[in-house]
Amino acid sequence: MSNPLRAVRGMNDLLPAEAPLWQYFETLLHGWLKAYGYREMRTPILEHTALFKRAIGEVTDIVEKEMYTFVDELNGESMTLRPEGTASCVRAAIEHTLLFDGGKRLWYAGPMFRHERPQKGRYRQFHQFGIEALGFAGPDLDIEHLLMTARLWRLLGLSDCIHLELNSLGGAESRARHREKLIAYFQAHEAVLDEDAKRRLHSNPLRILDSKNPTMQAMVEAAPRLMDELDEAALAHFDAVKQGLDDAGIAYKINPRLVRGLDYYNDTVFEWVTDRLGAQGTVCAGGRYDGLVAQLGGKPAPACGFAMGVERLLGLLAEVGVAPPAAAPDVYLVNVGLAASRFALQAGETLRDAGLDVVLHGGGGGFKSQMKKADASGARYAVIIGDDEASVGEVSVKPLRGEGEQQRVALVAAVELCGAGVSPASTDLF
RNA sequence: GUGGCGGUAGCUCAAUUGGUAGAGUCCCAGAUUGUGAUUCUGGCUGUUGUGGGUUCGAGUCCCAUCCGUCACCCCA
Repeated sequence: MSNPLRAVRGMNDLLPAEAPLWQYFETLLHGWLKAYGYREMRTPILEHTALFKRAIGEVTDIVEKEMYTFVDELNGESMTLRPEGTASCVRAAIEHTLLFDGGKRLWYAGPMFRHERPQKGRYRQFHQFGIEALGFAGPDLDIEHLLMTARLWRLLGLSDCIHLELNSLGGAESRARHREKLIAYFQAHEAVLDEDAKRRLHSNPLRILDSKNPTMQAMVEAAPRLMDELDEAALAHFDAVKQGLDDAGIAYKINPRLVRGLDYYNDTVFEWVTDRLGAQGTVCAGGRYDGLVAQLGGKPAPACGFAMGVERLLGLLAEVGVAPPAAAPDVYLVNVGLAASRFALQAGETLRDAGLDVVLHGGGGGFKSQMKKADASGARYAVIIGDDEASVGEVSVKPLRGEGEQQRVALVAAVELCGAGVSPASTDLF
């Protein structure tokens, strides 16, 4: 690997061997979204830097040190490769006045970019899939999102290795009140604080609650709780969400220390977490962000949504042993000789007209080597054409899997022999 | 951004105290010159991640750098 022309660090090529798993996932996803009435939104990968600063928050790690930001030298504008999808989605909804006639259920998927140190389940270009329900106020959409994600885990066979953590952040006033109490509390226990905690004391005191440092555990446990600051409306909203989960029989754990990293959340926040992926165990996360639309210049509209890390989710699928079979053609077209090669091109088209998946052998070679390729391709049949067959418009059909003798027949008859009309196995992955 | 471990053939891995770089697999060809998992025979592939240094001599020791990996931080 001395070639200097390599992929950028933390950005991966998706090779043919892995593509079937992605395709399986995407196909399943589309059906699932349709079942809930969500519609796709595609936005540019590049946005004005100001969008993310405004939406995510100036003092977050993402904005401070993880964004791919550069100046477009042609016009001097500051551009940023999107680090997440919500900001763009909301921006587009406002820009195209999508909310003028009520709430909208939207979804998006695609690559996101964050300049972090690569690690399992964390890459500099990674893929997120997410949904945003814009313009819906009540707790019913929060619940819908939790029900639909729970269904997705069921569809994927992952229910046993993912669990739900839930919290409520309340409104801006209660968060501000809690923040003051928290800072005062931590200052009173400054002797116990580690370096990280001291650094975060004023920038992001909520994060201190998340510390994994064992020497701080007791002190953190006794810290003022956000839950105690929630006002009546926030409590009612939270109760309704919990009630919805109970009604649906979905288990959850209240995690008072669950804090989302982006500034725009309020009330409901949640994470679906697995312990099978090492340190990056959050597979799906989201919550409510009632202030964001107005914050980005739209007419105020409540909203909630979530995003999932596709690499993490697929990593989990691989971990539990889900592996779609590699796609195999119905027919491998062996052809030896000049006349045979010409006839084979036509024969391939005829077979495909009948709905068969056909791989044409290319690049010449003898019967033996071509038969080896036919076997390796996984095809059910080898359709063999030598100059003998080509001269009379016939082909030899040889079953490669299971029983059956090789038969030499007219091309039209080969269509039947190769099982056209029977639903081809290769169109459904499972 | 910080720290631990690692980098030898396309892939999985060997190589005593520094002494000429190997095996399996894969691929290619042949074993009745028109026929596939098997078996047998033969063959191909490497600037040992990169660049310096020590040495008569470095895959092996030292430094730097890149990449990977795990964790921290953070997050999907």
